[in-house]
Amino acid sequence: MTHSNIHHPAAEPPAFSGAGTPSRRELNKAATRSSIAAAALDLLRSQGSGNFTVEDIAASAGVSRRTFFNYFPTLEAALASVADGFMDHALEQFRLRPADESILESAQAALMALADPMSVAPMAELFSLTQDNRSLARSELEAWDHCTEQIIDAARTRLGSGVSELYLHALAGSVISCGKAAMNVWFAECGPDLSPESLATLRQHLIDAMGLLGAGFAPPSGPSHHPVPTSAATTTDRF
Amino acid sequence: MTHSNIHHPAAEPPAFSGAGTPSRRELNKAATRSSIAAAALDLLRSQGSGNFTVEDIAASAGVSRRTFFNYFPTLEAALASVADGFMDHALEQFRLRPADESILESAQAALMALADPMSVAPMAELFSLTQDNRSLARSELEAWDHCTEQIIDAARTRLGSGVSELYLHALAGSVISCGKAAMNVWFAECGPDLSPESLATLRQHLIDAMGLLGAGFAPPSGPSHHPVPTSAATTTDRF
DNA sequence: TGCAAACTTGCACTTAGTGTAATTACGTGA
DNA sequence: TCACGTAATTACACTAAGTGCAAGTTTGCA
Repeated sequence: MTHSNIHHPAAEPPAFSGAGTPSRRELNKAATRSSIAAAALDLLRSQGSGNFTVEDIAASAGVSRRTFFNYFPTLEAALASVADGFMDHALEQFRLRPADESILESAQAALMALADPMSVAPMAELFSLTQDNRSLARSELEAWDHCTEQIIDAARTRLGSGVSELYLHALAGSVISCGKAAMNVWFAECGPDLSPESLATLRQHLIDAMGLLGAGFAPPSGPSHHPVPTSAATTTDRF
Repeated sequence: MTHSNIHHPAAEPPAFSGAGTPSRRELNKAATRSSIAAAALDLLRSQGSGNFTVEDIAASAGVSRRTFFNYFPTLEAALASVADGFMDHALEQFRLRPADESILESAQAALMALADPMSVAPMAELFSLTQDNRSLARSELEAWDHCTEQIIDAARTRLGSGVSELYLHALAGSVISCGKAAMNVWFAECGPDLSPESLATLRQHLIDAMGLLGAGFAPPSGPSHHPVPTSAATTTDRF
């Protein structure tokens, strides 16, 4: 998500945070930012959601309360930055796909790249830690929504401006919904388990969900629960 | 959404708020509740989002600040109750559909029922008033999400517990996404305009979105902008 | 080295949200 | 219609979120 409304610190000069010149100042800011986020995540782990304050985070990150708010608009935002990283990564993958590929295929490929331990781990943890907290869940929804918008933009660019906005919005929204569905179902089944088998399940769910979408959710003839353990056959054909 | 965690007022005795005995007390509560919501909406209209406080709402509704919080957990929730009403209505329509109809068809029919002035008006207004406000937008996302969950439940009931959870989640999520897409695009095109033509556009968008979904978003061969004004032909076939 | 801009901090202030206990209004049974 | 119990409203006090402002400190650059 990369919250663009940092107050004092986010100066205008470097404006584009592209890979130009990561000046000393920018490095410091990035370090501070991630140390705050890390502190927040630590506290979430150790205290449980809702049992610590912004002041705690700031103290634990070695900055003042005020500085915390210079970097993140809310406590949730600090935690959401984890999810943001996850989704930014996915978006990046998406944009890297060849332009002549179908959106659905690109999306599947992009989501696929996320089903490796390094990427999902923080997200999965956030998921589990977040479950019982209302406003954290909200932030997560926001992250998905932001992601949808990015996909709309990317798809519009790719398909040219001739496509209807409705098509773009509906498609992007559905794709994201399916990604979300896959993750939710996966998490419900496997919890925070990151074993290879668990990740294989996640991957399979992502594939299946995109398959369903590409097939217009035809008949509920789908696998009657987990696909029979002989997985990996139920899928990719079509679209 | 029908927030179920009202603090003091929501007593246990009547428990099920079904159409049993709307006792005097319950009527009073309902009245208070909606007068608070109305006051909130009025202030949103007159002051613009972010320019009034809970205290203002309470004063304007003739209750104490504390009573406000007895009815709604946050300021946003008071406004969201409008969206909740809208969506509850949609859900109700959905559940009324014959059980042997496809989910997509039911969803379309249910959404259809909302494209009449009485139902959309408040929602459309909320939409326009809400546009620039971060936390109100969040509440709206939450409302959609809640709606998704309801659809999952309804669909699970309808399709029997044999269907995979992934199917249910992906389908429900996509349906809602398409509904959301239709409303967003409609609003972007027509603003808070509630004229018959505008509503016809909304209806058409809902139909089109569901059509796209049922067709697996086949090729971007869709209408290249508003469907040519000879609308109402681009659609419903398929699924 | 020295200066300007960027970053951090402390402080003061408004508002959100919650617990609690006192007060008032309502519904019921006699 | 009166009194009694319960549900709803309110006042009050308190914690924590979030923001503006005016210092201070650090960093980049000449």
